Amino acid sequence: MTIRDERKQQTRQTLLDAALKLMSDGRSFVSISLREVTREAGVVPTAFYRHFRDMDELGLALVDEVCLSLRRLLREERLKAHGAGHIAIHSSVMMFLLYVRQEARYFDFLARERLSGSAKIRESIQREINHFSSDLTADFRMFPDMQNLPTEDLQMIANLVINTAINWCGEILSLPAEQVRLQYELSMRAVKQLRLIFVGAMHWRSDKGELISATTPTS
Amino acid sequence: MTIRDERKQQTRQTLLDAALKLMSDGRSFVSISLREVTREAGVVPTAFYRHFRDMDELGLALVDEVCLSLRRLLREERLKAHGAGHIAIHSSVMMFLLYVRQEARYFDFLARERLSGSAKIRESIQREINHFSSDLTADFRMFPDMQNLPTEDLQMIANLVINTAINWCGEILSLPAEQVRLQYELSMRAVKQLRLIFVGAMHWRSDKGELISATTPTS
DNA sequence: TGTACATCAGTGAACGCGCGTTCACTGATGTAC
DNA sequence: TGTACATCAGTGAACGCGCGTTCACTGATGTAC
Repeated sequence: MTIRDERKQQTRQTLLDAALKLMSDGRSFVSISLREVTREAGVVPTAFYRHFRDMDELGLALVDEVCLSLRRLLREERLKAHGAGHIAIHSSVMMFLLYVRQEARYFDFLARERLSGSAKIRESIQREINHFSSDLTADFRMFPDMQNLPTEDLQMIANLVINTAINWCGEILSLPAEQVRLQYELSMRAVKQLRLIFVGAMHWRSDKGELISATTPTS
Repeated sequence: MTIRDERKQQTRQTLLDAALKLMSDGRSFVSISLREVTREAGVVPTAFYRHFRDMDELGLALVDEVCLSLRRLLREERLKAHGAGHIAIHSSVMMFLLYVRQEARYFDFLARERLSGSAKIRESIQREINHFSSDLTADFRMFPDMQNLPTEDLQMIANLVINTAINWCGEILSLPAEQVRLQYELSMRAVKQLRLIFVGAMHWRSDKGELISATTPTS
């Protein structure tokens, strides 16, 4: 790695950070121009092309960067859970939401571009989410209450958990930073939601009845 | 209502439809220009200003239009459920997802702009979602198994159900129209997810334990 | 009912602006001897 | 180690383009008498 290579990597990182910064007050990636990014990064517009073919390529690089750090975090948590032999729902959810707020720019980007980015970016994010989903499905095999369920059901539950977590991200990031009270309430609600899903999973049988009756209690 | 007013309303609707059409192949609202909309609608750019102050105002009008039709659908379903005294989960979910695919442009818009639109549009959509959430919370009071839960928990469950439904929308709309098999599988998974949530709700107690043990069954 | 004027939805030309991209360039860093 | 050339990250001028918005306009529809 020569000095020149190092400096090039620095500039590249500056461009990525500049794009995230421009998005941090609610703008979507597609609304940000190449010239804005270079202006924010302090280089001339044409320097952009030394690093990325176009804005789409920068977007994909952002997905990679953001997901890399997220994968690292989740792997650590998973190892912790395997070691302890259980999932501490409360602390896991709190840790996750704290991390989300700490890396708000990253999650803002993911949550926003997951549905509204270019086709390539959407696919790239969806691929990462599917990966997380597979990992979680595998983790479920640890739980005696769940390990006898068909894989299809485990996947269904993993999908529910991950989508729910993504929704927390969207909601907590839309709260103003100073509204600590609201953030706390949302966190408490998130803990309850995950607990409720696990309660459902513990009592889940594939042949569950169809109706939620309003007149005859089923419990 | 004069002839002139009628024609004006027609043009206004043409503009709204043009915007939705331009978004129907995955583009986000913010990436669509005023001139594109008028071009698609077959009027001159300056005619736009007879109907909307700017694109943001058109976006808010789209939210209103889309949510109005959705509210109508959900009200009918709610009356049906009240009449029958129960929620038929399977048919409710299938009906909902069929409607989502039928009105794909509308839901594409909502799902995409919910997180990535301008601040005003995001707030407007969130307000509608909160409204749906309140309605659902009220509906839960019908169920004997749930009516003794604190309001806070009912809200937590309603939030979970609605966010989950929103995720179905995002996922089913990202499937190609000809992939009927995948759409069916997603629908089946959706039915299971809603059932699982209700199973969790039936067994829900506010003082649920903390750990999902990997070694000691809790059921 | 017929006429004379008012309204106003839509037109068409024009503007200044930021955009993405091209090109030839500069000068610090890297490399071969 | 010192020198002479090669590389290439970043520069700066220039381009054509679509954009949002302004303005004065036209002519069909509405209204008052």
